[in-house]
Amino acid sequence: MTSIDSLLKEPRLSQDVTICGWVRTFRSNRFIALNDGSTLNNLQCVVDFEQMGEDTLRRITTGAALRVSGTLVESQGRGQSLEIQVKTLEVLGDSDPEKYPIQPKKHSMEFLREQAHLRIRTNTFGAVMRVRSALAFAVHRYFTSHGFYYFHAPIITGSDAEGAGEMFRVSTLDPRNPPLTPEGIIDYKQDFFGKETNLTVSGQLEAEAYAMALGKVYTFGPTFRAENSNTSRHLAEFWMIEPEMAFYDLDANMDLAEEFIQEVLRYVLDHCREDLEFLENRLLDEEKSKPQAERSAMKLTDKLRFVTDQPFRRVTYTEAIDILKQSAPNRKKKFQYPIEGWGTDLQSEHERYLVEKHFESPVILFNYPAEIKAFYMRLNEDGKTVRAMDILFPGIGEIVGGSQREERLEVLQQKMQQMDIDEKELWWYLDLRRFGTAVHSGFGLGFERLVQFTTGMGNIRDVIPFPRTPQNAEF
RNA sequence: UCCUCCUUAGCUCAGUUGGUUAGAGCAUCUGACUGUUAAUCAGAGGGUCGUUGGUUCAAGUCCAACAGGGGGAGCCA
Repeated sequence: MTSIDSLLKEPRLSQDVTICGWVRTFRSNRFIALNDGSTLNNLQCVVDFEQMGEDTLRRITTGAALRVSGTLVESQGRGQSLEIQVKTLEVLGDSDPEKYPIQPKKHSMEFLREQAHLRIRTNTFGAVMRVRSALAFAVHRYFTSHGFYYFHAPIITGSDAEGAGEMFRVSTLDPRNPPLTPEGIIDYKQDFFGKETNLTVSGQLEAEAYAMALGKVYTFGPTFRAENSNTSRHLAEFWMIEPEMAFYDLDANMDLAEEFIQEVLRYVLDHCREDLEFLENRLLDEEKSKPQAERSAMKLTDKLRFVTDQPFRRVTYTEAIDILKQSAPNRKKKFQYPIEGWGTDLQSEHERYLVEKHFESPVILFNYPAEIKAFYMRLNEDGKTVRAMDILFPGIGEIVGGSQREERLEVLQQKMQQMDIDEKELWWYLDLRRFGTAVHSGFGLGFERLVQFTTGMGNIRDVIPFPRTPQNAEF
């Protein structure tokens, strides 16, 4: 048995081959478009309907699984270069055309989301998931070739001090009748771990420990947020890439993030040409039905090259506020949230203006006010800002959030006190500052947001195999 | 969680100022045709108009609540 991908790449003309796959369409009682998932391309299998039994012909329906053997020849028709002249054909699995939901026609993304177990058999989702796989490989390739070690952060965590959002509780207690303390609170001492535990919202704190021993490390694993977020860019379960580097300051951190993103995008541009081309045309089709004003100026692969071929714009928070203050939409009071002054977080509309209108480029914002950022970010000499950085991308907003970490024990303790974080919970995290502390930095990159940007998919639920969102954990 | 829009055949959608028998394309079935490319041609079957309640002589159409979904916002990756 051979994959269609390898047959098309190295065609062995006039030889007998065997392939297995699923029927996309069956035309004229003669032409089977067979797809095996190895590539976007179907291979046309031509059957002689006068020789083939009527019973078999009837069973060649959209969605059926087939094993086909025959001679690989140059196609006699237009539209494809190769085809198989079928000698034997076996229906491995029937597909009742009356009931099979995926038809050879356009389906809405919403409908396919409800058929997540079958949607992979469409061109769009096949392309997206192959690109996703290639991106994941490129991530590992980049880090291993740049001296990073892959380490596995725990999925179950005992600290809820990370402050990255609502968490999912992990417990083996009977939810209907939990043991109570004399005070009437749930007694987690009797729970499996003897304390309250949750699914991780970030592997960063653990990654810091590993960076302070192995030098450069990264995690790439599932992350869980129990936020009631209903947007096209949020999931309750998503995959996050978190590198952490000893002896890196914020500038080195930003350099790394930029080079990393550019290199993984270059990898898919080089290795997923057909899938990207398909996704690009899909977007162009979609845009035809939109009003002119909403159409995107750049094609998908142009957008990717735009990111890989030029440096990201780096701007401090303070500079960004000045730009926004003087911007036309702010002066004309077009912003829903006018720029009040220094110190508040930027709204989506502000980030979008900077990225899509002002700079027309990916933007790295850094040196944010300390009050709006997490406790572990390193305080600058001005005492007001921290060495934080966010990378903003057109269309999807924040794709990276990172910082240089506070390495000074006293400063960190003071910050934790201010933000009411229990030192006892994070004793081990403080130990890292007690024993051989050093400047170090890292960031988190939302993998699905990267896949979204790369494939041009509008909704994050369409770039992860089985999306988990509020009120939805089907499959 | 808030704002807003949507829910009509298996799928995508049309359905007029409320009016009597709810339509189209694709898919399916029957037949014809056979080098097709979302094949073509002829015919057929297929509907609790999201659910519940209300207004009205009359509701797919108007109102309310609920459910599901989309888009935007917040939270963030």
